[in-house]
Amino acid sequence: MSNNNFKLPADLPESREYVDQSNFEFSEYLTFDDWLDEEDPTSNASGFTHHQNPVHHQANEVSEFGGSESHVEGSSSREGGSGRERREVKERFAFKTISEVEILDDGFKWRKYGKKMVKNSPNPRNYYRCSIDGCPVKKRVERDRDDPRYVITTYEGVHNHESSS
DNA sequence: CGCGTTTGACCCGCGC
DNA sequence: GCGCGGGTCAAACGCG
Repeated sequence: MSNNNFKLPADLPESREYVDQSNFEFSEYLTFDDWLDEEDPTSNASGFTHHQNPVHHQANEVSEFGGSESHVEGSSSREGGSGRERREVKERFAFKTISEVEILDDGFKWRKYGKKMVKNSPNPRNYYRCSIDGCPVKKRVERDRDDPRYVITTYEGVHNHESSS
């Protein structure tokens, strides 16, 4: 790992310049809503028209939505089994980039906590989490089914600590 | 020795 | 009510 020369900033989307000057051929940001339309109900067969929306356009504008709803979770104690903590998503940000590796080092330490295969796609989805204690930040990396050379990185939450790098 | 990674199983939410 | 999908956690192993 870490054999990549990519250097992404903490959570500032404006840092796209970093990516741009990197080995990437092209980089762009897109919101969840944009590529969310490709979601299929149940039956994906029947000629899926996924991605009818050309995300290749210059979607440089970053829109961090989500709303800061810091809902207090009343996790009194560790109930064994039922009653898992229900946490609301604070911020979600995803951007697509062309890169050989999907592990882009943004200056933070990420620990892989799961891998899942995406249906309708031979590409697996990797789930990463911040190794820093108290960091609720999660990262999801997935390859574009349309263009395997494209890597979609989705960041969820905000860092609780200062970027170490 | 520490921790990051890996794979499988389990759980939850929702759809039908 | 059950099934499907997606997501998460856990244990073990390997590597640094």
